[in-house]
Amino acid sequence: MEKTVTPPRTDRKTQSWTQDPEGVRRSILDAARIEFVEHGLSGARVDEIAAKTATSKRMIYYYFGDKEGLYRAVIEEMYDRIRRFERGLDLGALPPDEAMAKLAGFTFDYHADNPDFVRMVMIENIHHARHLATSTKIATLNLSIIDVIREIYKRGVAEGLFRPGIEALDIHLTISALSFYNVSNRASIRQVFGHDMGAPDILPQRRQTAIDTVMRMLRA
Amino acid sequence: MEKTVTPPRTDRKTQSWTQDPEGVRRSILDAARIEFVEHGLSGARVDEIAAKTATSKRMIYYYFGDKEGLYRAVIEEMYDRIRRFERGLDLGALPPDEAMAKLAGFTFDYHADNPDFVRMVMIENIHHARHLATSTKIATLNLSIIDVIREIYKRGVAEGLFRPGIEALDIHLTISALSFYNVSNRASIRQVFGHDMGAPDILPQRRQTAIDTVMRMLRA
DNA sequence: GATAAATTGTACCAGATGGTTCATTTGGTC
DNA sequence: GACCAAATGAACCATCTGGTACAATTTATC
Repeated sequence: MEKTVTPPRTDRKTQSWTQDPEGVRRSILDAARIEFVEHGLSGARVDEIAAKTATSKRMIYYYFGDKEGLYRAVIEEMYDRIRRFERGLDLGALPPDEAMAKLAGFTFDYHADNPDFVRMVMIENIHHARHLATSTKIATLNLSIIDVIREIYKRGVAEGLFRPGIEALDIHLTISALSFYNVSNRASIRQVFGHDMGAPDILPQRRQTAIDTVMRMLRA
Repeated sequence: MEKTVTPPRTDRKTQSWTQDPEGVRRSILDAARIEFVEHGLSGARVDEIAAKTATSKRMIYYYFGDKEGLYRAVIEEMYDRIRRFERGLDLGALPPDEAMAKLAGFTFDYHADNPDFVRMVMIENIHHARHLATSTKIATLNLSIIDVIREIYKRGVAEGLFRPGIEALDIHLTISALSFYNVSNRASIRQVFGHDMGAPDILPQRRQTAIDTVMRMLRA
């Protein structure tokens, strides 16, 4: 096994580049998201991510430490994003039933429009949410959506529109489940039942069903 | 690189064993299920499966060809199992509303009691159900549950209990979503909201909510 | 323009991993 | 009990893969 003893490197090209830390970070994160979303944590290949990147593998380790650090960064960014989305909802001015229907619709759409997010959550659940647990960024946040729901629900009960005795978390889980499942299980549903829930002629109907189901769950 | 030229093996132990093809298959499948369920397809290690097995890695390749073949076998067995479960349901004698509530309850329980199945379906969806697609065993079957639902629903509509105009698939997807989500996303739900949906003091409530939600979706 | 810290390039590697080679044993059949 | 296909054992290997060593270049600061 002919040992190449520290090669000469005489002809090292003196090449030039401009620094761009933020750009490099972005480029890596984008490539990583694509790769992780497609292949999962263990299925993703660092070399593959590096290849998709504008820079090199070296930079991945420089900025993110290791594969899991990169994965965590991708997860954190995605949770940041949906948190901003949830915060951006402004439903306080609407009557409770309209507010809730709108929230359900928005949530459904967010999932349908962001299958990457859904897949990432699936992958993270396969790993027992181990990386969510160790992420300091995510720990303290993300309960706001429950507060939003609780407030709307309370108003609805007060106005006699909603029946009392339902937990806000239960409402959220129902909305999420109905929004998540079509996307997360799209492939197996298509395989088993022959229907593509993401198809433009089917999605709207499923959307309406989801909203109706939530509203019927709540109505007095 | 010192080539070890076919070592002597003089002292090869003449050891004895009894043949047990079915037992070996079973042992491998069981070990594989545990490993795949925990780590996914790419995360699972063949050596690890072999170690959990009563036999050797050699046998895995002998019986299942390669890692994916083994994975496919595990998937097929799990789908077989739920299919048998669905076939075993006998709801024809019950009034439509009771039948549907019972179906929803059974489905919820099956998911809650078989997180392995849920995880496997998640994993398969991460892989775009590629292995379901290439499995000849699964292709032709598994529509029966839709027929069961359609029949119950029709009776319900005829008796004026259910509102008309709902697709059987939509009913199934709603039941599935509400049964699947708590299990599939249990880890992230606990992480984000601090509630363990699998805990014995929470599960029954969620179960009832799921059933109620389905019934309210259907009622005229 | 000297200096140090931040950033990037190139080549490389040790260990893990899926899969195989070759030989042997077992059990049914005639 | 000879024969053969099915079943099993033990060691081995080529390749992939996450991660690093080492050094160079750039940029901010003074």
